[in-house]
Amino acid sequence: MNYQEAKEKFISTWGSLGSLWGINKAMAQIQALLFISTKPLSMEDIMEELKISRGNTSMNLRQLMDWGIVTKEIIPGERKEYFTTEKDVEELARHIAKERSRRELKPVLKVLKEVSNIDSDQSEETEELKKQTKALHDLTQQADDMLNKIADQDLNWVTKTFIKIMR
Amino acid sequence: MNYQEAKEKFISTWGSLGSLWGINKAMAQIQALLFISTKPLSMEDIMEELKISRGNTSMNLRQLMDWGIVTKEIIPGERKEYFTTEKDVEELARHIAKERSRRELKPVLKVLKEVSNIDSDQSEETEELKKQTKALHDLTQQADDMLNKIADQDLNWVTKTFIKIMR
DNA sequence: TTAAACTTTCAATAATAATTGAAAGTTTAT
DNA sequence: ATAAACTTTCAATTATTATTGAAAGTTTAA
Repeated sequence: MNYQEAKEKFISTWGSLGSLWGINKAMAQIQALLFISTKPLSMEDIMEELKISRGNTSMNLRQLMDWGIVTKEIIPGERKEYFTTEKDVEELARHIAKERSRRELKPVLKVLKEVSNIDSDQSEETEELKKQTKALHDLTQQADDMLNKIADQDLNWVTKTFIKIMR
Repeated sequence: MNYQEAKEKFISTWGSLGSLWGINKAMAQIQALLFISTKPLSMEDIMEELKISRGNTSMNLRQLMDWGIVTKEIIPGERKEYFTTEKDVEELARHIAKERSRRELKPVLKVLKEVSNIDSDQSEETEELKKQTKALHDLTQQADDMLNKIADQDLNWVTKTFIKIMR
């Protein structure tokens, strides 16, 4: 396998994994491309490499920025915007863990709490609903705790950033 | 919120969370329905409750059985097949963790290993590809280890099952 | 062995999600 | 102020995935 083949295989595999876990393919592929790029890429670069449209590229780059894993890079003297992704896999994991907790798990926890706390009546059905959704709430809470543990692994982020800026 | 409302809210929310994480809605909803049911349900029951077709129900039940989280229950004297889901959330988590590791993470790990092990050449690009996919491999391996830790939490499964059978 | 009761399969259809591309919007240089 | 260079938006289109329903398949009872 040569460089080009390996690159394509990586990008396509990462895209498929994304789909499997509810992340759109283009988004995952853009991230993958930036992740192995040695320099920031422009929208043109990305469009050309992945053969996707301008609109698609623009929208998915925005989403990646919303997730906090891609940032704009201003290159002095250049009109175009350039993009880079977080290159540190641990930081990447932190951002993703944090966002999935916030967007997806938190709202579900809220519903599970509501449902498991409805008033008891005499019926067996209601008791089962309450009991089982309570158990699911606790499990989901555990999963959420785990994600947040990952997300907070780096409590010295401020310090680290400070050092980066200072040197 | 009364029983019926709570039930519907739970089933619909669980279905949406499923979609978000790459699990088809009907599959998640069938599991949710069984999860709060006080007794095994037939295909008719499920079709009626969720307002989905016979074919859809059949296919998704099969998938749930493949995942190991739903089982057929034979009720003596009944022609119909009845279904139950694993009621213990921890067992549920184990099955899901194990399957997602096996189906989704393992194949990706293989590709990441291949890609990160391509021959070095002089180029910076190749080195970056190797370095970054290696890092991603290690991270994915960590995630996979975590899933398997969950999956194997219950190393005394055999013992437990044995006890269940014996008593 | 037949037929009723039930389940599975799968081609057709529908629903959902991703993608395009061109018009509108923004920024920068002169 | 103007226009070139670039980005964003969004209605229309296309691709993907889920769902239906009826025919084929299977099991059971008599």
